[in-house]
Amino acid sequence: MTDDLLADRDAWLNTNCSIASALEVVGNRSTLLLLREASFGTRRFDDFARRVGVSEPVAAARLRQLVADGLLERRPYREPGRRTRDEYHLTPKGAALLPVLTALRQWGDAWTADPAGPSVRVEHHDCGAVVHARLRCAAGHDVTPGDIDVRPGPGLLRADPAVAPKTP
Amino acid sequence: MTDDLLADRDAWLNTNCSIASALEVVGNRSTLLLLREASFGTRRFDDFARRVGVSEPVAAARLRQLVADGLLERRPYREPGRRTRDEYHLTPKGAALLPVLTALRQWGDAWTADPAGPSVRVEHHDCGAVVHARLRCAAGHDVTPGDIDVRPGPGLLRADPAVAPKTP
DNA sequence: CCGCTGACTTAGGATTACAAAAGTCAGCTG
DNA sequence: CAGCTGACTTTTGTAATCCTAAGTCAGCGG
Repeated sequence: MTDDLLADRDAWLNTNCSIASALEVVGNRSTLLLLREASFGTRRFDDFARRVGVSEPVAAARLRQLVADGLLERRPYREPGRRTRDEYHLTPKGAALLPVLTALRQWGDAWTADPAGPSVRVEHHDCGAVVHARLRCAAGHDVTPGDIDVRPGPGLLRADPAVAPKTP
Repeated sequence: MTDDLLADRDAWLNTNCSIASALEVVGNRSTLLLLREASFGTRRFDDFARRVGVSEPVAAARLRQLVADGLLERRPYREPGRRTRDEYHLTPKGAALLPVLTALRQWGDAWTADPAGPSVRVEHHDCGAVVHARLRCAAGHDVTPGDIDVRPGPGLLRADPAVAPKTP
């Protein structure tokens, strides 16, 4: 898919990789599963722990980190006859991970074949059709994995500054 | 985004979640970074280790697991005057993760703000426009994170079999 | 057949992730 | 103001993950 473009790939420093920095935040199993639950509408501590299948200490630590990272926010709520508590809501930053979760689910459905079919169906609210993550270019074309070129971007740090892409 | 639909979310067993099973395969940092490199065209052992920034034992273990899981395959190659060796190529199953990597990169670009901008630009080969991961429904509509309904799917295992979705 | 090289493996140790079980704590109810 | 409850925290212990440093090993070139 990409060959000679990457001949000097070693000159690109990986310290500035967006995938790596995204994985700093969501790069472990329980974090992504907690976000799955949040996107499904789960909001309370013990629901998160039980539905994700994780112990309470882990749920507490991960939720705290997700709040610190700005993917979830705590909001007070009050059930009648109960004390005030906080629930966890997705922020825009957290909701923006939905394409990642969707792409993962789609891949799991397609390749980790469970003969019974997917256990969850995500629908477009307006029309009821199934939602997928798709690759598309800014010109509006559908893109397949083989149709891609990778090039240095503006934020690239190069081992050799002389050949860095123009930064006006 | 989804409320009453999920009132009985606890009746859904999570043992059959596609996201969880996808994360069994790619749910750690180094695996996804190795796949990033593979999608950028890296094929040789020490290039993987160096570019991902991971030690040799870890690279060996992860690459072996990726081959066992069918995301990479080994192919013999021979440089003139050198012995035959194997390189690692993406299989269709591995290449199918490109939407996941793209969605992650896009999120990292948008939210883990590096003021210099993204370090990599992924272009559509045919037209040069930037490639994004987008949510779209089967009817062709663009979908935003707020436009989504989650429903039980055909493969759902329920705590109460009486209310399981029809499985003909 | 000796040495070089790329691709690993082995050994040892640090760090992180996780579970189970028990304890804490705030504040509403009675 | 005692008890209950949801939401944690603490403790203890195990397993996974990762690092560095030092081997091993196959086979081609000399």
